[in-house]
Amino acid sequence: MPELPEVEYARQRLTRWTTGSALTGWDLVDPGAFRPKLSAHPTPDPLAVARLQALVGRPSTATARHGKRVGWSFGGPGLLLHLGMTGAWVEGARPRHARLGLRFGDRTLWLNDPRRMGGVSYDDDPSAHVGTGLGPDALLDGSLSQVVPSRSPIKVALMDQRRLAGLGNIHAAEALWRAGISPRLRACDLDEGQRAALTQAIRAQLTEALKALDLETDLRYVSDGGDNPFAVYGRQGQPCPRCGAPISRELLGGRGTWWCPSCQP
DNA sequence: TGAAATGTTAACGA
DNA sequence: ATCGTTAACATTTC
Repeated sequence: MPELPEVEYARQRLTRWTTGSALTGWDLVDPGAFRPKLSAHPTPDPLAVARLQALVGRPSTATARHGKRVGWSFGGPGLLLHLGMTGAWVEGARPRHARLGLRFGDRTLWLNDPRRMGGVSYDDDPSAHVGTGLGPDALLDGSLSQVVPSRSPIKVALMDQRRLAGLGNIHAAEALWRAGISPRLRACDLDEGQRAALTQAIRAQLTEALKALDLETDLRYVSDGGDNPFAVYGRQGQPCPRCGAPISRELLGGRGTWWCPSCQP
């Protein structure tokens, strides 16, 4: 679910809820949520209890985000967080799919994650390591320098977190629609004008999506709240908002891909 | 019932 | 080394 905007929103909420407060307890409901490394699979970390206990009593001091990953520092050491496909951090009563609870006095933050692909790992310096192995952050940097040499379809290259960190299936498709570029075009075949248009489109897409996630609301995902808010994502057969031609769908890199064949030739 | 789902990674074959 | 595909992970929803 979460792409860069949702992760940034989660980071801001965690920061607001906890900065300056000491961790006072924890509840590892699902051991698979605490992993030795921030891998995609729920492999339990045998040291989880010791790691969590070592953070108890330490204050939450800083958070940092790079792509879809968050580093959370407790005066030096701390955690790396990933929301996977369905994760969200919520405050208050224990939610239905609680995987990990972190208590700060009378307030408990929960990782709620039905599909269990999200998780956390211990790190001795999360602020320094949050970007390890990732390409430039799509919002804070936005450089396509590692994307454009790829011979893969542009959408696949945009979603490769080692080339550019933060875009997922939705916002990659939406940014390409904004830029008028076919998701099938090989990244290395983009011309100068297309690169510039895409850079701008990514910035606009992410900025607007983030704006939709008001910190006072409890949306958690851009798509929460009913109607599909996107131009092409999930709209096979419906008219393109720009030119009226029907939206197409096909698999690209194993993922559902929607685009307008008329204005993204 | 089957398919698909906003993420990541490993394993193959070309 | 790189690219494409397929599968796997786990669960819910349409």
